[in-house]
Amino acid sequence: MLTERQLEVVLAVVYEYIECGEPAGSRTIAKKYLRGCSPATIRNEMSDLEEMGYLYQPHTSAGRLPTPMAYRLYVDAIMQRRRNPHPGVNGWLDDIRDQRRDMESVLAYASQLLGKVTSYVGVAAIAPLEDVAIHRIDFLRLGGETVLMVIVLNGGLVHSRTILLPADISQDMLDNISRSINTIASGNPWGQVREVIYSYLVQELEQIFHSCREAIDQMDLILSSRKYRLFTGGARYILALPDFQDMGKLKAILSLLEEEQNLAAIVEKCSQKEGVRVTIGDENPVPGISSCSVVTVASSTKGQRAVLGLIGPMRMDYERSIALLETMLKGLYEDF
Amino acid sequence: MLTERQLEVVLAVVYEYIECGEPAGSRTIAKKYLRGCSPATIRNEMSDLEEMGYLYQPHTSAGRLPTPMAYRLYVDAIMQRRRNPHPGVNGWLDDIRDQRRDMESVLAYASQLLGKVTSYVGVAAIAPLEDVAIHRIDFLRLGGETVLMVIVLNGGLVHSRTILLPADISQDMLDNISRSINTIASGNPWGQVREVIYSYLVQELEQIFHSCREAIDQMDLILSSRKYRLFTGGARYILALPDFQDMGKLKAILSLLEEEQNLAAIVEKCSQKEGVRVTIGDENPVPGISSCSVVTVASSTKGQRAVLGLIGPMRMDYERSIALLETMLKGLYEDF
DNA sequence: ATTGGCACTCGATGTAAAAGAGTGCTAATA
DNA sequence: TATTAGCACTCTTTTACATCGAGTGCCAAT
Repeated sequence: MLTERQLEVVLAVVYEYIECGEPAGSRTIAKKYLRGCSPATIRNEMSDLEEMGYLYQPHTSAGRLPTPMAYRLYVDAIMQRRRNPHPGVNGWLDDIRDQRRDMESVLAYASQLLGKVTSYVGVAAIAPLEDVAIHRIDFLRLGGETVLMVIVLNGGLVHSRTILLPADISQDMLDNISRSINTIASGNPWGQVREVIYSYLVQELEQIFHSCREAIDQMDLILSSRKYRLFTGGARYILALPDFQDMGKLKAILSLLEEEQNLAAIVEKCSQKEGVRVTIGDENPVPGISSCSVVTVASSTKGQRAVLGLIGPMRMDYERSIALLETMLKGLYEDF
Repeated sequence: MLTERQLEVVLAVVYEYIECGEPAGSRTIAKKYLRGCSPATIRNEMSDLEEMGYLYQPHTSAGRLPTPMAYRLYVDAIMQRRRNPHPGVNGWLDDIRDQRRDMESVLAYASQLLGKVTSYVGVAAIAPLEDVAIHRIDFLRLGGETVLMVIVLNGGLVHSRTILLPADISQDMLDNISRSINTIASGNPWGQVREVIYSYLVQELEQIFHSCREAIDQMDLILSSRKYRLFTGGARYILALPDFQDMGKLKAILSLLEEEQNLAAIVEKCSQKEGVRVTIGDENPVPGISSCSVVTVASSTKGQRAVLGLIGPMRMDYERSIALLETMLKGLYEDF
């Protein structure tokens, strides 16, 4: 399809644009990347490549910009090469280790770090695997009918949620219930103990069965939905990028970050297979970021699935981003 | 100090600017607020008020803008008046009730809601009171030397953090330890049981005392520091405000939101006394938001201190913001 | 097939004029 | 003495127009 030289020109334009942020002219490409050719030759190639959909001009008298197709070509080329680990990551991991916080803080910090060092938006996410074992379930009366249910999973994820239970169930009774439930559940995945717990509750607490129904529902919600816990960081840094000077784009990306469900959709999709995944522009169905790219890396182990990602402009530095994410995820897994 | 009419003019300029967002001219003020006077009279008053530091002109041929002094006058006037509850809040509270999530989700949602309905940035925060009782403490081996410590407080706040404990302490031993600790701690504030737990650990686990030291330190950190858990929401909406078209300002405010410590400083300060607090521009020592105002409302009960707030431009709608926050905090407290 | 040359296009930059909003000042007025 | 009408003045904003320059497209020569 593409001749050798055409490929070279496309990749050169992508590379040049990623580096400088300005449309690449024929003269520049000839001088910096294809020394053997004259600008005129490059112009002819470019003209053909434009017709083929790899390049376009923002206006008649400007250089060429890569289309999403060109970025795709470029990224595929990178993905085939061997990649070096990103330098500096080890130092940052030491920082994280030193603080030794809970998992959530670690991920929040990691996402901030990702954002800071790349100037893109950092994303971190974690969810329990379907068969993760329960460590314990605990109930705490908050007052009136509300009771806080705290579920600790074996991987270290902690979920809490309020449920309604009749006000006449005392904290002592709650403690008894949780003791019985833990005897059944502790160390086992939810799928295996769900029915046993259910029938225990029906039998022990038949008079208030209706209320327990809700408790079970909430457990199902937490333990079966496998929803990701999401963290983003470094949104402030993208303000400095020329690609986000436009308020419309900014608004779109900030909206994405604040609306969990869209972000969750991105993470969800990438976690379906291990390793790196790059989505360019419209390849990502989530609305509002059609001019952005998303690089993610996913991995599952120890009862949980983790995802790290970067959301940046389409002309983001894919090579560096991919290396950074791979090195970082690997490092985090060595600790946790 | 100020004559009756001067006060009227100042308040009119503030009101007009808050409503329209443009410098207020003498003609406008005369026509809309002081029908009895001619523009020329207003001009004279304005000139005096400028000298006194209440108004200023962005340039010679423009109308007058309020200085922070003028805003202060305006806010003080509002605070003396009786305020009506903000309409619509009840519906939103029903939404929150319906979802019946954990406290964190409620606050996250509340902050988003605050941001959405005002177009400013919503803030929500909660921290345990010093003497809040412990509900239980639990330990979970994550692998290697890392152990997750989960602390549930009586108000419903859940803290988790990883600590290092020798790899040869099994999960069973951890369960025993936590059982003993809970016997001592459950239902009591940390201050009362700290020494008992400490000596228990020294005595029971003398051979690995050094490691327990760290566990105690981390408990101290969580239970004594009384750090706020912070939530912000609605940052995307401020992009539409004319006051935040400037990238510098935007960056400052986004930085504030992502850097917990500065935000914590704001919340900390306002929580020192109950009720509404308004800080205008430089009155807030936190760097970067000298052109913003912060309205907060604080309240303590049931073992925890809660704060709701709004961060907006200096010309924010103080009256509405205050009413909204007061109504919302009151509503949240009825539920939790 | 490649290249040098050249006219052409179109955004970016700069300057000048005109428009518009609001003031400050002066003199008249109640 | 406080207020007001009138008017010149100031400064921003908008519009128009000329200029500049980067880069292309195309043609003819190699």
